[in-house]
Amino acid sequence: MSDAALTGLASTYAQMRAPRYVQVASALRRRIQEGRWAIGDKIATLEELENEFSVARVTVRQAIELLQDEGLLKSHQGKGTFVMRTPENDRWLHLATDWDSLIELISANVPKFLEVETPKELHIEPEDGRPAGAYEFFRSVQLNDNEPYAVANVHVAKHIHDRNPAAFRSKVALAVINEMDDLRISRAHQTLSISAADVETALQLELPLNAPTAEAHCVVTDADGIVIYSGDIVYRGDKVKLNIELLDRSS
Amino acid sequence: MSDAALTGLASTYAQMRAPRYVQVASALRRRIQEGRWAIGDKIATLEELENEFSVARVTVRQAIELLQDEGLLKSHQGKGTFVMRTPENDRWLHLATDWDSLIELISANVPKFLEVETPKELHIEPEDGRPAGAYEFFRSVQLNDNEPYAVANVHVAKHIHDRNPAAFRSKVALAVINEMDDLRISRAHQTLSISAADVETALQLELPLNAPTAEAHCVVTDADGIVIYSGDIVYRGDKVKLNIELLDRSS
DNA sequence: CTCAATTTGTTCGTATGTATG
DNA sequence: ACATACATACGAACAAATTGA
Repeated sequence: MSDAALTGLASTYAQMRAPRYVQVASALRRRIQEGRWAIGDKIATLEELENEFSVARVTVRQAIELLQDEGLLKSHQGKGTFVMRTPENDRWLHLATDWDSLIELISANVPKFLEVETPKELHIEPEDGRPAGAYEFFRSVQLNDNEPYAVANVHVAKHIHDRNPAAFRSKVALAVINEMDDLRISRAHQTLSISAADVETALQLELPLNAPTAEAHCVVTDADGIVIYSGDIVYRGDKVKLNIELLDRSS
Repeated sequence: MSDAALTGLASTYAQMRAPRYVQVASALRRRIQEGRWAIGDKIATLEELENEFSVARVTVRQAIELLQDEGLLKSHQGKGTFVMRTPENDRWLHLATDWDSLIELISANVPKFLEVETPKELHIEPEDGRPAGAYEFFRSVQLNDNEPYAVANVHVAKHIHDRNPAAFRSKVALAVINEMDDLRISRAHQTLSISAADVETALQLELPLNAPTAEAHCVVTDADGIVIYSGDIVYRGDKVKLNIELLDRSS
């Protein structure tokens, strides 16, 4: 997938028009998450909210109903609306910034391979390396606790794949490659960008359409500069966190 | 695309229910971007599309109308619908993964400082360091070509700020700190996560509500382990790219 | 205890947008 | 182009529960 292809819906923010009440709900949800309204607090009144957001009373009520269904709020006639709990925020997936932690991260996972009718095309940027003669294509969903958190579209050079076809059908491709001791990897490079879930991705990751995603494009080249692996992995944005040590003189 | 499949997209994220024709437009847009339909190509017929997505003919037409307005498609009666161009994608903002490139990245920018009525609260995690006695708070918008691409909410330790208050009101705080030669920085750490624009952010970044964003939380500590800088920077998701060199044995 | 103010709950009518056939 | 159905959104009015003076 080319640089451009990673964008997904980036240029289509204009099309993200969600219903008003969903937008209001989203704003309120964030306030709860940020602690602006703590658990037990009474939130702003319907009247205040309809003024602030310039929407009708019923629309605010629809938004609050959504959050009541999520268990975040509870309204009491004559008293007000109160915060019950905060939206849980579980960014357990710490994206890797070096090879070893990447391998560690993915080795734990058992991918669920999908049937592919229309393989994605492979695009190789000149700066990434030279293409191998042929590639095998795989698509898989990564699960954690039976919850999908990423979909991977992967190309593996055929001559690498043929060394152990069975492994590539049961394990994560990068883990298989990493275990080929005689294989010299010269470079592994990853670019990360932020996008929104399209219809297909939304279904696979059980996300709403246009939910934020992280798209990683990973390229591995061998000692001769041949691209032996090219993977596009789309992660749920709400599960991902990246730690970057900018500077550390403490040691 | 069955009704059940589309309505079953509820999740912990904001419920970004989009109209059918927007969803179809999304799918088509991505196909163009991925090169499945190249410029000049005739795309699938209305009939093929209404079958594939299980929507009415008019709905497909609405989707195509959206893309015609974007200039991506052009329909000709009796001939078909053709690709005019691909959605442009400009991820010029390469997020930094080390201190020097971070400084280089931000030094070029002239922030536009905003009046702040309600400063964000400062949260310091124990592992980040110990709090200074007092902090100054700034909020600014980062512009590029008169287009806002990030908002920063920054706390600077008061004793640092007081060494050069004027500088902190005109330049990016980290750049000012970096220029204090006698100041010993022991650690600079950044965490990056993916989120969706709330009302305030959407207005400041000229984005629709719930557009994907990258949220960077950056903490700088001095030689004594005191947090002298804590910044939350929210970037437009569509402008951001992160390059990660996982492994490089090529040198 | 009563009254008034506050706040959420409910309903009506109307208009527009979305989606189907 | 038309008829139909449902979702979204508004404004306004009124009802019901709670609170405090």
